[in-house]
Amino acid sequence: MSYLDSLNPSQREAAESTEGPLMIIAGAGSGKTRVLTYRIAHLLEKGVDPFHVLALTFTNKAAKEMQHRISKVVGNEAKNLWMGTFHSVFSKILRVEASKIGFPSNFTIYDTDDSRSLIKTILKEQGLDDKVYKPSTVHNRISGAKNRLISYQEYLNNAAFLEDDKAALKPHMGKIYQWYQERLFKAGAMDFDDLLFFTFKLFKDHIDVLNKYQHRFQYIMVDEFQDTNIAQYYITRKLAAANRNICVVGDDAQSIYAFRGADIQNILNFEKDYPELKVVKLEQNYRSTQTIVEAANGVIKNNRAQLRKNVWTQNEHGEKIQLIRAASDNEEGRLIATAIFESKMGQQAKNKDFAILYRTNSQSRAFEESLRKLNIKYRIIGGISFYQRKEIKDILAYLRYAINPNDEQSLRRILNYPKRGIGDTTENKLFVAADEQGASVWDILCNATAVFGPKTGTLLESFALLIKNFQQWIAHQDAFDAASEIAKKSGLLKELYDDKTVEGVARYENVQELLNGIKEYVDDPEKQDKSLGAFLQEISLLTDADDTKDKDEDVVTMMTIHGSKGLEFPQVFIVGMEEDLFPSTMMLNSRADLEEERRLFYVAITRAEKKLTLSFANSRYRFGILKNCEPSRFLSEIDSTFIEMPTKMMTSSHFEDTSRTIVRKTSPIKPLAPKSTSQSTYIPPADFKPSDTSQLSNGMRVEHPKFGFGQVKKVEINGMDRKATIDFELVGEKTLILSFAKLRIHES
DNA sequence: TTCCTTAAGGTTTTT
DNA sequence: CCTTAAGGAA
Repeated sequence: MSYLDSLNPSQREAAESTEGPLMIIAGAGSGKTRVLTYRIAHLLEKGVDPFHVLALTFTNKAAKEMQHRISKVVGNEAKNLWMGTFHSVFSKILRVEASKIGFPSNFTIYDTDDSRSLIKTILKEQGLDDKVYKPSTVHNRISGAKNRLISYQEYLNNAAFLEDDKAALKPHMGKIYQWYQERLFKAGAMDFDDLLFFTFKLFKDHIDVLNKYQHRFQYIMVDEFQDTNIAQYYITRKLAAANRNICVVGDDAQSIYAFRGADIQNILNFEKDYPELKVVKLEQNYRSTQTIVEAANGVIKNNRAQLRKNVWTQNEHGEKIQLIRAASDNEEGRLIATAIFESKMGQQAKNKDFAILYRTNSQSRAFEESLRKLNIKYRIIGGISFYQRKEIKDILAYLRYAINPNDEQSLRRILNYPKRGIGDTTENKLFVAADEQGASVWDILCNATAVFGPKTGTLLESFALLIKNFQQWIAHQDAFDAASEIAKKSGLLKELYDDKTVEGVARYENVQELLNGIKEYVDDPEKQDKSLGAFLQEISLLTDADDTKDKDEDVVTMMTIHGSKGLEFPQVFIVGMEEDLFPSTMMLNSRADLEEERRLFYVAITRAEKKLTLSFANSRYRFGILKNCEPSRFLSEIDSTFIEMPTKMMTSSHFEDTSRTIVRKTSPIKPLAPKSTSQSTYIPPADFKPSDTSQLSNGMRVEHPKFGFGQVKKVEINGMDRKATIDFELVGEKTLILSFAKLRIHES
């Protein structure tokens, strides 16, 4: 067992503790994947049947990667391990057991777009205002409920929820949840959250099914445990209940998906649920330089909620962190591209050594342009994924609908595309007729002349006939043959081919690429089931991060920080380090949100191996208009000893805007308000230092670096946070959360 | 029913 | 800035 010798003592302990509950707290870059890999390999060498091992990962790619690494150690046996994301593993189980919960086994999986548009149609039908019930908000609310395993029945019976909704002026929220759910059921469809919700329900209501899978999965491993939600945790807990061989791996400092329902509470509950729990901490970082590790530690220290952990490294100090200040977002792009160019020249670095990480996808544009100008190849991960493109969704809608003719969302997409003279009026009439007669829309379609008369009726029936043909092909041909035939006969291919604009050609090529993808799938000897249904199943849960093709290509990688989780690069650029962008405006409402944002920064920093560069711009286009920006508060959380000053003009505060330095006075005399840029109207003196605000009380005179002088009106305690209402001379009354408002007290 | 013009609104992160 | 929804004319 030579491979175990390559582990350090705590890694080795984690890998060898195979029986009973185990929690591995794995700091960034501490060799987590390695430990998991060896742990599974070790299990198999001990004689555990791979069929009895389940490993749940965050992305399909992570699963594939781990499987690959395990097979290097133990060989072919690794193929029989169950590895995948929660969603993909559970959807497989649900396909098999669908009839138990009343779903067809070929149920369709609705992605976020499908869910939103279903909500939209429901709102329209019910005459509810989609400005009040914004589909995205409604969807989030429903999703939040499902992630906490709350059914619509329970929702409607819960006074607190109903009160909340009433207070938010959305009293019908619970009803919409019900309608939405009923509609999904009728369409034979599940959304992402249902894959978890119904798996839990299946295990809860069918003890025999649960027993079967408990026996099947005798050893369970959960990666990225800090990002699991309640539903995911409860399901795994149920599965592990018989054998109690459950191992979770996570790092609370890297929890960045609370907005999606992830709950750090799971870590605490885990300790309660398994009193015999063994905890192993992996604290030695093998990835980054000391400078990077310590800078990251300094940042995360500002968070209150965290487990005790001491990440350290034996690596060299390495280069200091670079800071780049740009005048505009475009200049930021230029400076970063130039920095990459020069680094390539000077150090013979490769393109693939670099990553540019940003908070929002929309920031990628400036970098794309600049890199292209310098002839540096790049790849963008995320953004609009391939499968979300309109032309791809259109084709898939045909395929999906032929497989499941109850799928209303797909039907609406393709009924009149390409144009076949079936307009909105007819479409609505179709759904109303189905509702009145208690028949399915598909039944009405097949006998449309009876309802619509000969003219429109014939149009509809010929559409139904088209679909019936498709069903024949799907039943008798492999995925590729059926799909190409459908693309042709639906008229879609021609429609796109006839469009000779640049975008039109690109769309046509995208469809070709999809077909190539299907061909590849069919030709893959590993795939057992070559049917179109099997293919659709597989792709409906793919992620951008799962796009594996040419991953070794020598290109600069650009992506959001979220997308970068689990990856590492020799040189990392974290760009757009500005207030309201990172941390995002949306995350400033509570301490918890700000802490999540800070963890996101921590994740970003710890992606870097050798060199880290941070950048911000003084102005940036947002919604087409130029807006001024201030440097992010996170910059000041990095100890200045780790930072390389860009020029010697920068002194006390390393990220100061020099154009404003001119106005600055050393005395705390209130300066004249400069011409208003964004909301910043006050320039703090250079020696501004926040005071301890624990004794803050009414009537005190205080100074804020952004809002200027003011008088305290009210101090209140709100849960974990203390808040103060302050009447500022320049900007009026503001309520600030004291734990992160920087205030200087001037006794008066 | 379709096509064109105009208006409004939207950027957080994703399985 | 860009995309999508809505409203009006052919």
